[in-house]
Amino acid sequence: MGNYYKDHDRILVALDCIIFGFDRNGLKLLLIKRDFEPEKGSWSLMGGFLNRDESLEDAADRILHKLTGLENVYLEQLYGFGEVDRDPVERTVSIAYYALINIHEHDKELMDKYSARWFPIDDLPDLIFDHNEMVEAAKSRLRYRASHEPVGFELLPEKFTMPELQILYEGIYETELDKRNFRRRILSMNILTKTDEKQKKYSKKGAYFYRFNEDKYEEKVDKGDNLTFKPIKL
Amino acid sequence: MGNYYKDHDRILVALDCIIFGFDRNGLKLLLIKRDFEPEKGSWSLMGGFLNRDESLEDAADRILHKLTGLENVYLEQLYGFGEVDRDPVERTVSIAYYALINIHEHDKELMDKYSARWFPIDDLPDLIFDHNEMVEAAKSRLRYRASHEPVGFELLPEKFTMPELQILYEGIYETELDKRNFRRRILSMNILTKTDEKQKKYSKKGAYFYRFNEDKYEEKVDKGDNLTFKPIKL
DNA sequence: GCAAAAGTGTTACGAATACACCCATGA
DNA sequence: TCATGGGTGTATTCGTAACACTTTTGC
Repeated sequence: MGNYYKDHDRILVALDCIIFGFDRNGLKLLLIKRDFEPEKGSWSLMGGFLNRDESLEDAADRILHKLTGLENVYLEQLYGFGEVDRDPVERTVSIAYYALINIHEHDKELMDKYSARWFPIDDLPDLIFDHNEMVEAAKSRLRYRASHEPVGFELLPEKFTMPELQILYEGIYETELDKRNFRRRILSMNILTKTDEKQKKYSKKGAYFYRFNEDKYEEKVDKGDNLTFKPIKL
Repeated sequence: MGNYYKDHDRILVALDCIIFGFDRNGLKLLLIKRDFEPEKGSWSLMGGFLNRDESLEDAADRILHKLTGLENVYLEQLYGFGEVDRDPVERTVSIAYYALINIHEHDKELMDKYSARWFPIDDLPDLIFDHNEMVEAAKSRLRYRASHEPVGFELLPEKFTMPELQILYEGIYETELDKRNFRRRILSMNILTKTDEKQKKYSKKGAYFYRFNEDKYEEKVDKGDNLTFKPIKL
């Protein structure tokens, strides 16, 4: 059966990236304005096609790099989208990846080149094809991740305050949290280091900066400690 | 940019199915013996290629049907595997799906046709390509599903006993459970109906048969009730 | 009457929740 | 001095875990 492989269709494999970022106002998504048909001018996820000589992972990295200039970013495969008519031009299977990046670190020039813009997660424009569905899947995956490991730190600057961290989790879970309970639970994980600097941008009193302690974190993971963070109701 | 699509590689898209079944001895996996090169004679997951005119989901259904004769089976996409050299013959991206089937219901003739066999989940042979990896991913996904919804019922006959259900969960979580706690937690979900028949195959006393109550289950899902079942340590 | 599996209840502990006031500072 | 956001502690509830004996019946 040497021709077992022969008689089958070769198909375009695309990759689309759901790119999460975070700033003081909450969780955001990076979208681009398509400059080619079909749907030229519509908002869309950043995407591209898989080359024969690269892995899915590498292709996703490449595409993310193309838009943000960033490397070594938290990137996780989300789901394969494969409805027959999802792309009106040609049959395409798209593997969606989602990324978490620090909103202040990416390349501004590339943003212009692709007419890219950050949108608040709860105020997104309508997207092309099945990209809305991809975004929903990514939001729910992010919630899942965040409730199983302290994943949100990829989205934050190196030093961050408790109020900032709380805003991030509130964005991820789309709910409000009680700050006393939030602090207690986060701090009880023992994976943060308090600095003695204060962030004074947003209040007169100022909020202490914390730093994610990767050593402690690895240690806990090795020990099999529970680092989950389930959402708390207000 | 009308040729945006033109200059890209078309690639073989495969689907591989991780098929879980269950009997009194625990959780099992359905594997086939490849009758074509490469790796003829090795154990493998059931797979096939995506046709241009079918969705990923439809293709996975088709391939599962081909081996088991079953339709309307619980089938969920798992992950896209896309290392460049994962298939030595030609560049192939494989989307893995996992299925839960009732071990007593499938077509025996087809089993012979494909030299298929059930293997206990904790005693699997070495598989071709990246199929071992796929199985590991499926096991962990199954654990996740089982801890979020009462998914295991797809694997059981219509009527089943508490000891059987417990064996199933023990297989999924690869751990032993305390039967008192197990019964209490399962029954407190209120989605089972006790019959007055008894299964007397495995003990003199006999164990009551239960039935999964889909109406009650739907009702609870609609109400947003918590139906999670986290593993309990012994 | 005994072996083998089915069935049952109570207590103890720890995690999650609810909740309200003081602190530091710049304007 | 006051307005604004940052920071803290306690009591209660509820879910989870630990644990051992009785019941049924075929042989």
